[in-house]
Amino acid sequence: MTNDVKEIFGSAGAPPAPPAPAALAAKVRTLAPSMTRSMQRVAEAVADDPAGCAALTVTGLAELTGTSEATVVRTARLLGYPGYRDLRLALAGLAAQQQSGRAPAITTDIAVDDPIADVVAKLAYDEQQTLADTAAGLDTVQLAAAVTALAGARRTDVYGVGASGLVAQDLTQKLLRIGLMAHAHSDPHLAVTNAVQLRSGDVAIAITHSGTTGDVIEPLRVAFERGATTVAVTGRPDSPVTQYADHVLTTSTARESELRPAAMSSRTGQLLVVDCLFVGVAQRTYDAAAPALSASYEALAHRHRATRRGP
Amino acid sequence: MTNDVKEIFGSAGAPPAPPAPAALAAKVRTLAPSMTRSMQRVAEAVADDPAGCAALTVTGLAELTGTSEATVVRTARLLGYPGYRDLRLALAGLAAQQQSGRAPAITTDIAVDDPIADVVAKLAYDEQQTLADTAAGLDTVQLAAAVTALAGARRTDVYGVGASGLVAQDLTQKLLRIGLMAHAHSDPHLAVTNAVQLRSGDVAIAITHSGTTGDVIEPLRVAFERGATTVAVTGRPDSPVTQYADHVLTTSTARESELRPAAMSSRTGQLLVVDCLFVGVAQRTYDAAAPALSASYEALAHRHRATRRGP
DNA sequence: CACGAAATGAAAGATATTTTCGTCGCGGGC
DNA sequence: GCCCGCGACGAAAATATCTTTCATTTCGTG
Repeated sequence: MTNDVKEIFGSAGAPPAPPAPAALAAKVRTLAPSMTRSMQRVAEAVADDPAGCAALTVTGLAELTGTSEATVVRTARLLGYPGYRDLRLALAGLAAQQQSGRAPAITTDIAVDDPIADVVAKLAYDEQQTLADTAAGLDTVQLAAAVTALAGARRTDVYGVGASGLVAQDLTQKLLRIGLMAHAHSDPHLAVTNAVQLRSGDVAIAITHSGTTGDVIEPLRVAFERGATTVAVTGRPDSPVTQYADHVLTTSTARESELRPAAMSSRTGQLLVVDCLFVGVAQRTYDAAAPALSASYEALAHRHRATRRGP
Repeated sequence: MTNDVKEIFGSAGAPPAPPAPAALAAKVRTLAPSMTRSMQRVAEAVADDPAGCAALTVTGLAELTGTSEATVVRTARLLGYPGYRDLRLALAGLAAQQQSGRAPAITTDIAVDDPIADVVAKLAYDEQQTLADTAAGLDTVQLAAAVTALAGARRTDVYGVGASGLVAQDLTQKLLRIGLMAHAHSDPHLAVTNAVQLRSGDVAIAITHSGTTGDVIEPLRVAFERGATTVAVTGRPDSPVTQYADHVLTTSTARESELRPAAMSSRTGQLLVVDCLFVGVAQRTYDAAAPALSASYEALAHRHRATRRGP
């Protein structure tokens, strides 16, 4: 909330008014009548194109408006700033605000002829949205239960194929780093074969966006029947995979389209869930995890070339 | 391209990159590791309190940070501005944005005893931040160039090990779906062996957060020397990997800590870049990509069970 | 422990901003 | 019609600010 009223009062009267933040255009209009011709030209230019004027020096603005430096400074003073330098700063701020203000045009879908910059903005926005939705929709009770099971598991198997297979591997990599026995399976046959080995106290995690991927459901079913604790990470809490899941972790389903396949948006949510699982387990097993984390970090150090500088 | 890292900054490093508008905090974090101690102090002060620093002259900021004017100017240059004056302008803009926008949310680190709900919230927030920063800091010119190269490539190799290896696979999966010849390499030896086969018109992409992973740099160097178009996706635009990269795509570096390893935050940014590459290529090759996309979707349909409820 | 490269700050040099001061144009009074 | 005073206005000096140069210090290395 700005102190608009006070600003207008102060500026019209005495100098004690603090510099205007964003209500500059209004101020120009308010004060224009009391300005001389040259000053009006300057004020107009400033109100007209804040961004452009912010890029100009006092001399540049003087030339642009066909006046002199002194006039520019006088105008800045009249607008309530100590000098042109500060007006320019405010101008830059105003420009930035205007710029960011006209950004919400990214609700549209990605089109074939979108410029690359729009693609970046839209993708980033969408993934942010997916994260927010997933975080909001995540059942922390289920999550906590899954974490507890993982932290005490003798062994953990993770199933995922296609894009979800990478998420499964990501989780596995992380769990291994903190000393858990985890394995990712993307081969359906091997997954089932291994699932048979699971028993009570073990954990099986299935990752599938649709919740209908047979290759992932099968091993989870086997694990479930062998008495393992089963977890499903899926975008469809009512899908078949949940039949065999003790704990269901739901990921958000973002808009998808031709140029934005399901694999893309679902992956973001899945990874957030996976990260939560990892951090949760790391917390529970902190005494064991902390040394393991630094140990795995150290082990990699020699594979990195020397950087120019650094701590 | 020269093999002297310093040249990357000296030659065409600064001019082609437009000064950051609001992506300043991200830029600071990205470049901070490559800064000297004094410059880091300046950068920290700037990122810490944009509004406050915008009010300071170069001398003031030098005194505040206990350094000299020269160092302040050097830092401004490193951040991509012609001089301190312009940095200050951008700072004012950033301050205005922050003020008008939401309050800069408290970014406490994840603690061992955080309840699980906090973990979810913090992780989600952090990853959202990483996305925003990466999107803001991404050089769309470089991105477009990389897309063009990919769209016309005879063959594409992607290198990545560890967590970045999964990102490499993600990209490969996507590119394959739209009919490109792409392959991900996580075995350093095989990667080099294959890189030898590359030639002009081919594309090689290295994915490494630190930019110092020898296992990834080597194949990229070979590809570079064989005349292939090389792309580096890294969080450190001044790192060794960029020596052999025709196009550098920078991902944002988020804060990391014991419970939040680098692999976690870097992955989010890398995936955004990968998604952008994919969509960009899909746009360019739309006529070929569209049928390929639906074809691969159809091919998977039979592997999904009927859903219990719903369509 | 000396060497050289990189980092740093003091001060000179270049720009930008602010102030000073004189000119000019415009009404109004003589 | 001519003179006078008032204020706008700009040229240029004065000042503040920014940039560059260069000598010194620091740090890693052989």
